[in-house]
Amino acid sequence: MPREIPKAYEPNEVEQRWAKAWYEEKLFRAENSGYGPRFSIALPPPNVTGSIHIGHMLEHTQIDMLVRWHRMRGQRTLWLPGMDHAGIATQFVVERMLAKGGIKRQDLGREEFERRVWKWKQESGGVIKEQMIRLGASCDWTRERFTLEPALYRAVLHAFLRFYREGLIYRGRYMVNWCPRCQTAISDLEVVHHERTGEIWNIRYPLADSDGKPSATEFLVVATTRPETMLGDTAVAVHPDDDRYRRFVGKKVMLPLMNREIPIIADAYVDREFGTGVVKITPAHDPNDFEIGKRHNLPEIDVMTPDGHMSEAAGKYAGLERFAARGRIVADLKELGLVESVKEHIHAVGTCDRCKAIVEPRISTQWFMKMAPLAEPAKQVVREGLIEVVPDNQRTILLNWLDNIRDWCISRQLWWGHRIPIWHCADCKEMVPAGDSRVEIVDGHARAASVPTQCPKCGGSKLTQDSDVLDTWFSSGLWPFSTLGWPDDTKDLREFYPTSLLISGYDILFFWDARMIMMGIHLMADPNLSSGDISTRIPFRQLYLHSLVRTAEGAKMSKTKGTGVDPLQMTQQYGTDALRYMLASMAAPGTDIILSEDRVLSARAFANKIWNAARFLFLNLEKIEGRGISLEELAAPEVRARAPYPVPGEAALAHRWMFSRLSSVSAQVSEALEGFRFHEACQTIYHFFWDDFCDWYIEWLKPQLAAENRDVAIPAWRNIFAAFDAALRLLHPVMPFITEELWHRLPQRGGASRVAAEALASSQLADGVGDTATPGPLSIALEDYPQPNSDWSDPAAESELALLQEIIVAVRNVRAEMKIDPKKKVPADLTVHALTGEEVVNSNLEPILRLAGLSSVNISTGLPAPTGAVVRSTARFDLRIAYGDVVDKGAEIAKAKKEIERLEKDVASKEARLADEAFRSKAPAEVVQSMERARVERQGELSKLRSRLAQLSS
RNA sequence: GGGCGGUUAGCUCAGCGGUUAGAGCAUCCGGUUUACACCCGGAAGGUCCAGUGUUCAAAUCACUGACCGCCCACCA
Repeated sequence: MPREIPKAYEPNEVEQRWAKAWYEEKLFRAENSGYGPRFSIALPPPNVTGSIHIGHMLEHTQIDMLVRWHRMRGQRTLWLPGMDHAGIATQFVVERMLAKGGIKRQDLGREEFERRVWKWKQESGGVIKEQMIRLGASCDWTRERFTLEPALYRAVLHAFLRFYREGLIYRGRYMVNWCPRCQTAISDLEVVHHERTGEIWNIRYPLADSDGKPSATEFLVVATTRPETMLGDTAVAVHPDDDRYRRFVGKKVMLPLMNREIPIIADAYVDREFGTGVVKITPAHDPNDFEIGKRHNLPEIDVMTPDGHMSEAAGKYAGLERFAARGRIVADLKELGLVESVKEHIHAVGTCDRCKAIVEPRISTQWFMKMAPLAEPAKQVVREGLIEVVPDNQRTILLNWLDNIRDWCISRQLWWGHRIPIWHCADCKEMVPAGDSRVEIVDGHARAASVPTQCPKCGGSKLTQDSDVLDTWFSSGLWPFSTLGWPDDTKDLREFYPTSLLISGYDILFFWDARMIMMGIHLMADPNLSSGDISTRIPFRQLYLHSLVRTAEGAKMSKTKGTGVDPLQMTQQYGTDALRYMLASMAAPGTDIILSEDRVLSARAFANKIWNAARFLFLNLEKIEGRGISLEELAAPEVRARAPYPVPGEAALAHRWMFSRLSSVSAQVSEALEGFRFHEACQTIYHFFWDDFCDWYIEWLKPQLAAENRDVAIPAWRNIFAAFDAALRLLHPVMPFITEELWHRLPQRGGASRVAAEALASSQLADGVGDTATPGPLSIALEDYPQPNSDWSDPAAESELALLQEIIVAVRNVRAEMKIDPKKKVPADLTVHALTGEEVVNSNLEPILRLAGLSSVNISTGLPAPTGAVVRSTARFDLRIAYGDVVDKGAEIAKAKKEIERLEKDVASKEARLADEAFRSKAPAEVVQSMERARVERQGELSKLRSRLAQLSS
């Protein structure tokens, strides 16, 4: 075991080494985990061509903490990783790349373009995986999946065909959201609304007389924010009960610029209060108008092209870009004197989630999925708690969305994705689905194998496959079971479905989480695969929605805006463990995270603290080894397992206290993790390690560890190693690298540890300890997580040590205030009121003197405080330290007065409460009692302080 | 237009019905105690956004308002 350890923890080398080892040894295969209850979780698949951003890191840290924790508790644990082909996002990236070379995808044709995307995927698709490995994600990489791989394509086919057969997937001509830039339909969810200040124009539509001539004097004034769509108007509408306009209904207006007569219709949709109460109706360019058009049988005139230009139907405006056309049209209307007014108008503009272009409502033929029938059982499982949603308010949001669910447009006019397995008959337009869900591999990629060759309706043989692909989220919706082998009845599916938990950001609750629930419940209702019981069909039993990482302004982190943070770079700078700790410690459920440099620095300092605690142990060990006591004797796994060891007499208290703390900290951490309170788990461990273990336990024990008396030294060493080992295990889920590294420096099964062997091999400092044989995977990640232990729990020890800590702190406080030379030891006079206090003080005199910097403690019986001393009184003890001529009497008086004031207020308020009959009768007895006790204590402190003040002032 | 979340120490955030409201960082004072200056010891710092109510008891629950942020929504 090399004892030469760097003073400051340098994470990079350590982390890379372990990340590589964990991956290469397949340490996190489910098969390497225990045989306890299973715990399974599917990774929200990142975009295959993306790279890790801080949001991923937060998500992966939280998942990894829970996965490691469950694994260490002996559960059969699977974290299944994989990537999403992210249709539109990936295609967008590749198109942008091609554009640099002046190439459009249409120039290449579908097959060649797909080939290029695959190539791009091959080249850059591994980045995320490498990064995840580097960041310590304990996934089972042997089960990695990709949404576009053959097995998952098959799952998609299977699901599609089944929904299609059941009539849940249909095709039709409806108004959809169209992105003119991506040139595809997108779903409602992919439209992001932004408030913008635009203009609203009031435009005069002249009435048409019986000859079809526009009236020069009579107009109906319509309001519009989108003048360019007026070219496609096929009516104007008023409210049927609107007296102002009743007489016009059934007449016609002359559509300006187009000189087309259009009818004036009455429809209750019109809001009489808004604008003039007259609405232009453009069925081809507005969803409401589309509905009205259907009701009144109006023609639909599409005046735009798919790429956002004006179409032939726009007459002389044909060919103009849509917003250029708007300007031209307004100008022309002004010239004709038909613009009555223009006003500023704030309205929400829909933009494409992916490319930010303004979305155009457009009529087109698309594929849809009926959602209402799927939403019902989803609501049921959420409402009944079969899927527990955390935080709870997200449950309401989810249920609300399910209540108002609308059909889902699942087809995309893209080339990168799962192609719709429907063939169209050229002769009779019949739609023929693939025969079954089998796939064949062509050119390395999967496609439907069961291709129809003859139209079952007309016998025609000219069948062409639908050119659309499916929305990426369709395959994502199958993720929890498609990745486990569905539609086959596999061992993994049986063992790990339903998964235990889904952790995702709340930003994709509707996109993904809700759809998995709906699709899972529906598709798993297969007699071969489930009992039919809905609780066995849900995709996950718990749904935890994590926070989002935001910028100081509250916006989402964004690479394009330059507000993104590269986690890999931060990792280099501070260490992965530090970054993980920082993220976890800020991850209180339900609140978003704003990164702060301070918190990373403090996390890095924490890692360093852990490192240095280990350095202390190993450096000091040499001394005891010099006396012929081996590390194996002190810290072998079987030795650690039997801790705590009794330490004779006086030295025992700190050990009893430490193990008692370990037990309660274990309980607290487990409880916190159980409730996804990562921040609480972190804080608990932090304080345990830094304050309890380092500041008190190590400091307390230093003489014991150096003792010549083997009967003291050996058990003290054994205990501290055992406690340190337990602390490492407690810390491991959040800080996997440093804990793995240090744990391997302790003796492990097989007589040695890998790090020792490896370090030996590469180190000139090797001193020849240990051998290199390591049977089986050996990692702290596969060890037991510390559990609460009733044998360790020792409230008396905790209370006694707390008393001593208070005394020591009080002395330090006095010393600091009196500005006593830190090296100078002074005598103190102490009165202890606690029951066994005196005894406790006497039997721990050495650490008290040492840690408080005292030369002696004189235990007295509460005589009046001698003059010429500084006094500190609490309910449990009075402390007096004599001063020479150094003390600032004025400051002492001021301090005493302030304290008296505070206590008086406190006592007064307590007395008032206790005098209140309502309080005494209604509050629980224990509350009243503790109030009573506190009052007495405070009262005692107060009177002591008062006499102290009198003394000082005399 | 609906819904959700936030407002607590100089900063970033915990606490969410019961003793004297906490942490990290920053600040101030003091320290080369050979594990750690990414450290050690000590201190100071808060009408818990405002108001009203519920309660024996409110930072914590309810209502109202202000400001900040997010999500959803077809009013031209």
